[in-house]
Amino acid sequence: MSVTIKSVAKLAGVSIATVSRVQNGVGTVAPATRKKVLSAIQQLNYVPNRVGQALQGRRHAALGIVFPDFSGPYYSGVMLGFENQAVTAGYSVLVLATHRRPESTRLITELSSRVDGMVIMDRTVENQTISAIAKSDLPIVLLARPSLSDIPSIQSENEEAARQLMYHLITVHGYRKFTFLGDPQFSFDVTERFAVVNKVAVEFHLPQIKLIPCGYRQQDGYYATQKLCATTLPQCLICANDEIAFGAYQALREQNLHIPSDIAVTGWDDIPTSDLIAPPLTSVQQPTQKLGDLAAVELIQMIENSTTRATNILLPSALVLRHSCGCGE
Amino acid sequence: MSVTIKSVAKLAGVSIATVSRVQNGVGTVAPATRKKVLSAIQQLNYVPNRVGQALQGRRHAALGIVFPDFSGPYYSGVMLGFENQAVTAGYSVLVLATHRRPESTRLITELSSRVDGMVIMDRTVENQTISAIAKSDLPIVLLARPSLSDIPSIQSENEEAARQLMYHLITVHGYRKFTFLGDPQFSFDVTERFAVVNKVAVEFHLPQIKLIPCGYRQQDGYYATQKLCATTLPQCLICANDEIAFGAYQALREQNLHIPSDIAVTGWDDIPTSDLIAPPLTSVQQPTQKLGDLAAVELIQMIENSTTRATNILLPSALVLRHSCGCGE
DNA sequence: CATATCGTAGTAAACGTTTACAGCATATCG
DNA sequence: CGATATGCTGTAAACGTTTACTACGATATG
Repeated sequence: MSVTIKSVAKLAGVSIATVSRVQNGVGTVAPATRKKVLSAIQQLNYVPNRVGQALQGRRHAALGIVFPDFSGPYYSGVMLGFENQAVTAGYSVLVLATHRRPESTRLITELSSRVDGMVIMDRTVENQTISAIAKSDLPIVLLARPSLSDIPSIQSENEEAARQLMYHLITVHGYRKFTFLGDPQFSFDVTERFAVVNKVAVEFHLPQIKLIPCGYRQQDGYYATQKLCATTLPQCLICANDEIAFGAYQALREQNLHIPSDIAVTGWDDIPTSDLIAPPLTSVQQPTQKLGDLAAVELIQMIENSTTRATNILLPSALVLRHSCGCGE
Repeated sequence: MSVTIKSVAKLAGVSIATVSRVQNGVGTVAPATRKKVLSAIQQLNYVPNRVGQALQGRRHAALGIVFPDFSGPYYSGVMLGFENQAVTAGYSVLVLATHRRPESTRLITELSSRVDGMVIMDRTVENQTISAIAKSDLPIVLLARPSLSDIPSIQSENEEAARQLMYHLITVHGYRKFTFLGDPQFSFDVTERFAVVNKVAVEFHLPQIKLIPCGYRQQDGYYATQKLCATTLPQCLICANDEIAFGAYQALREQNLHIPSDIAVTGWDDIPTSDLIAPPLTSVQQPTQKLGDLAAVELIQMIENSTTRATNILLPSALVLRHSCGCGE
């Protein structure tokens, strides 16, 4: 069987309380006893059972992170940053992807009973559920999701970047007919981006921007673009993320359409391969890893100092001009 | 405070045992009582505390997965498949990336006390540690790692694929001078690939294959290729994964070297963007998502049927010929 | 009518920890 | 030397569950 505090106590010839004291370095224990216990711990390779500790009310030493999904470089970037910070600070990581599952609420509630705090990303669950969990005093950080009452949030900047992108496309390249690929319902970020894109179009008296709702993976962009090709093409395709843009590349290439001379394409996220594809993709750089990183730091801060700083952090994005928008060719 | 089985019992006017019985649908409880309890559960929004359940020895309802690292499409593919299967079967997912940390052993041992089973990937931890955990009767599945005593393993096929790749490069394109980019020490898969590549070189009496050890991210491939460019170039660059190959593309482009006429390049993994970059990358397709998927299924099988099938699954890989090796241009 | 059986529900122990409290030596001090 | 303080360690309760066991009343059976 597994080695518990009892086995150690037995081997060392002391009570379990003494073992616990040695293990945690609290209380007073005679040097000779300490030595005996330490040797027993070493000998048996004892590691305290986290479940026991957690139940006792101390801490789970675990952080949760809730994703809407888990494909693509954006999420794995966030994950990477989060996991790294968490483990460095001594926490395990529990991950949950909701995939729009109907039982998401239950899953998240359950998750909340096995962590010391959690990060909730984007459109994974309703405000109501979040409030309920927050009310039970579990530290929560919102990621890529607008702040809710006094729960801190971390988001990347969208408005300014979307505005810059549109100004560039309109004033530098003179495009007037746009199509937007992506589903504003899918994420708060995309909602914001689409809203700003529309607003700028109105400012410039452009024709209404056509929206083709599609998922956020390469193949979704591929199919959506195929569909688009059956109609009259816009001058520029604004994709909600780089992967959709990649799918668009595929579909356009099959139609022998040249980017950007036949149609311009832009992405969002600036994932690592975006400057390697042909032509290099104009995109908006987001600090994905930094997002996860900061979320973890903020959460740990809340847990360990039990301070709610109610911060709303907005991480800057940066427009990255390459060739797919019509630049530099 | 949080709602426990006690609160429910109190509200329903019964003992906690009865609540537990209703909740789990075991034992006999009168219809009228059941109704009272169910109503109380609903009213309070009671969800059993997993920690309590776990401590009681029932189950954690959680699966662990240990990665060496967590960047790139390969790992997130595995993760995606694993998480999906796990959650569908009612398990939470705990993830740990070891990053060659020295405390990895402790972290994994600790992880093992909070899950019902775990998947251990590649070079994350020593055999000794794995054996120790397996001895405590925790179900384990090895992934991208050779089988160990009677612990089941899931790997993707390397030998046959590597042989096919080499035969193609030698007999079709006539290359004789190769350089291998990647670190065989880093992963079992890469070790195998490099070994076979060497073996084939010997069979064909080719000059010894030069190895440039490098990490597995795009930037690692970039720097390694820069270094390579300072020496005499081989005819073909075999990269341990696609991301390294992407980095090589970058570096070669900066030197104004054309792929494949100046130098051929091959990758491994066939990540989604590999047929989008210019020129499309010749690679070896691996069923990443399927790997994670199967690992979860196998693990859950072991947990729920407590059967050790000692299977060693080998998933087929497929050579994908595109232009970067010299084909089709 | 006495007894066995059965349905129902409560009591208490167990899981692995931590920690308040008590108790017992030993040392310190008057 | 007696009283008190101090250092050390053990006992037991608590955390939230599940479940073996027990108990009780009602019903069935002889």
